Amino acid sequence: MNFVLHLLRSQQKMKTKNKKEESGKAEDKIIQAARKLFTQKGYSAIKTRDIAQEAGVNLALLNYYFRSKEKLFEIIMKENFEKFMKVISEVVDNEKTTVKQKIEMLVANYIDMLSGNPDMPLFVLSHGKQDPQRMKMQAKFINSYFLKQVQQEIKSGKIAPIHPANLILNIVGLTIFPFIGRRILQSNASISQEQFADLMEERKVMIPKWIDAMLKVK
Amino acid sequence: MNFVLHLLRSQQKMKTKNKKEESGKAEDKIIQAARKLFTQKGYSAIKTRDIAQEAGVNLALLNYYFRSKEKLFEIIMKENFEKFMKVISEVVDNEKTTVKQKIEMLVANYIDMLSGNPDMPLFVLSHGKQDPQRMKMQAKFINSYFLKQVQQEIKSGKIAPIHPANLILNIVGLTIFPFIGRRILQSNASISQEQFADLMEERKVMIPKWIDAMLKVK
DNA sequence: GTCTATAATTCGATAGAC
DNA sequence: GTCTATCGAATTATAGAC
Repeated sequence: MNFVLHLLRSQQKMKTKNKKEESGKAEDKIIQAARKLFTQKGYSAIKTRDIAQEAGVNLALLNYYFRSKEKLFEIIMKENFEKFMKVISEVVDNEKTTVKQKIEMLVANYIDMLSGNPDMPLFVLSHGKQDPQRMKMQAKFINSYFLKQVQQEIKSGKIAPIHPANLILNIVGLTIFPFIGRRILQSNASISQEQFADLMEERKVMIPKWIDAMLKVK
Repeated sequence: MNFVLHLLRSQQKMKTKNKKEESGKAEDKIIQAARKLFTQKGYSAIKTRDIAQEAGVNLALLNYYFRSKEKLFEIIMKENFEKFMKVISEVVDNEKTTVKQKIEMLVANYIDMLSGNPDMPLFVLSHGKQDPQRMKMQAKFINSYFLKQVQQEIKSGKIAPIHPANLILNIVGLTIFPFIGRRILQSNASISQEQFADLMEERKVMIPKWIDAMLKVK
């Protein structure tokens, strides 16, 4: 009798597996749902039921795969922080590119990445608490070859003296602030989805030029 | 018998009242606590019990004075939005100041205001939903005398052509982004509380100069 | 692995004493 | 006006069937 039951279950499992492969496995669907919702609205505003529904799976599966809401959130938070840092680390320690080129790459890479993840900046900056993640992000800039190059250009008089923190705030602020203020900018029909995308493409070209002009100001 | 009870109650009321006057009335203490906590961590992350405890009053008093958590939150949200808009509206439609002066005032007024309310930007930008408040904020800029002046200076060739949205994003982004990224900037001991304040004072002077240089860039 | 049902806890809100 | 006590709904998490 048990053999029959087991057989039935195995068949069902196969069918289920085949069906799931069309739309991804449950574990993936949960991660995807969690990524979307947590990034959009943060930890507290999202309920585990929201995630289960968005994923199209049963509530119990969240705990089966991830033990708790908090563990699941930590995965998403880590993902987002790392995606955020990757842009910096890929650019900032390259010894073959100039200051100007690095700024161009930082701006372009961030705008490209954020165009596909527009809610990430608000998420990352809102959930900056006691995380060890951020120390890495900061260190990435502070000890970078980029800042050494900048110091050198200041000494040689090529650019005006500027506090490194102010330079970083300017580059990062000009680049990612539009995504932070995106909803306010759009929600009045004055700026549509497409217009926003066009603006960002324009800024991709202009921000490096603007920064260049700013760096001449004493 | 009822008279005695009433007398006792009145005396207790007097005592309570006197004591409360030292640290403000209950209603005020609740508002202050709600302002602090909601602005710091947003609506969902804060529980009514947190507010009651921070205010040093009983949980039931929140509903006695404000009917619900949501009503209380709306008061705080309105406060913050209006404080945010006030800076703009005080500057942007003045017909006696130049573009340059308006930018100087916007930057200085925002930095001064935010130095006392550093969590406000993240709060305002996070809770931008379906609120009618934002339409006002947007309209403030879009139909402003400031933008008319800018258009004129573009026509006269005094400044290079620029999309109004980009100009606004630049001014506002450079000014308030440091407060949004403040925790990440500070939490690594690399930038202390005082250093941050110094940086902001420096930016108060530099941002208008930077914008000025940017506006020459074609 | 996935589901149903439910336990355990938290949270917003209220009733009623004083 | 303020407090204690508690209700009812919402929410996270788990037990157990399949």
